[in-house]
Amino acid sequence: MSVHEHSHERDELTRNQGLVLDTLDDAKGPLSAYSILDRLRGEGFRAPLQVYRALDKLMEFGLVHRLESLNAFVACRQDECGAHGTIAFAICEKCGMVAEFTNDEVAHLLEDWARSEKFELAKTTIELRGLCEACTA
Amino acid sequence: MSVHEHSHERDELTRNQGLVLDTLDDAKGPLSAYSILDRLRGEGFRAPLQVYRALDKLMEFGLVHRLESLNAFVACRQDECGAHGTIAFAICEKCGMVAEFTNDEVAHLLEDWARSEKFELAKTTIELRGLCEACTA
DNA sequence: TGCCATACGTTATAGCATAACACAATTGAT
DNA sequence: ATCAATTGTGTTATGCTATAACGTATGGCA
Repeated sequence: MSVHEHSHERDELTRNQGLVLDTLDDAKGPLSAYSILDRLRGEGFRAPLQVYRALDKLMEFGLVHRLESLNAFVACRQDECGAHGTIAFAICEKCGMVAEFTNDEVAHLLEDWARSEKFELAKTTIELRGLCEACTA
Repeated sequence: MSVHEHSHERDELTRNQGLVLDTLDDAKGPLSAYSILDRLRGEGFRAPLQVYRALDKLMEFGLVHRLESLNAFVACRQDECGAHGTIAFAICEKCGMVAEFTNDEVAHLLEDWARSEKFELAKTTIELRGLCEACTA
């Protein structure tokens, strides 16, 4: 039983979207679009656009996130995917682990800044790079 | 008189580093490495690595920042460049304007999270995407 | 049934970044 | 002054990331 049964039901996804989401769900860490492509060649994928188009939709649904500092993608690991405006990531530069977390206080502070500057906020990216607990030892 | 007279003196930079920094200083907004390259062909630049190597050093000195969500670079506009651990950016998706700001409270909250998770924080990326005041009108 | 919106498949191309190698300039200790 | 180590440079080649532009297929719905 996957994490993604709730917000968008599995069967609302197209075949390509489902395959891409499964691939990300199965992966231990983030994947680049091209490595998703390679893992799906057996399913008939042949071109990057098949992956990118599915990813665009999955991100729109809030089921997948893009890690900007990595040019890679992860399946959302949170309950209530897509319910959160702002999600932060901690990325281990040694083992590739990605932790996903929310912090409403941070989100509000940034929203306050935006409001004070009359900046119409569409999306917030927060990415922490460093070493996870296991890798510092 | 440039913003960059203080932390690293201009003459501590190599010719290539100085040219790249000047280009970014003169630019209104962020530039990709390749557009920096094109602007410096007249100065003898011929290959991307000449730009990337200079950028790496300038980022190390804190004189230039990389915008992860744009794959582009900006000259630091703050006083005391490089003195700040965490800088946030607001990027207008219409006009390309970039505002650079710091918020110690946000930085501390993220540091607190890292500490509580025993995550050894090396670098924090915060990027706000949206529309600037001028472009919402 | 016919229309419209969305998804799909394919080819080609554009844009971003680094590997690997050779050479030059600088520093700095002996 | 010399040698060695480090840092910066120039160059070629290559790899990774992303999208444009075209046409076809599919599904919902008036």
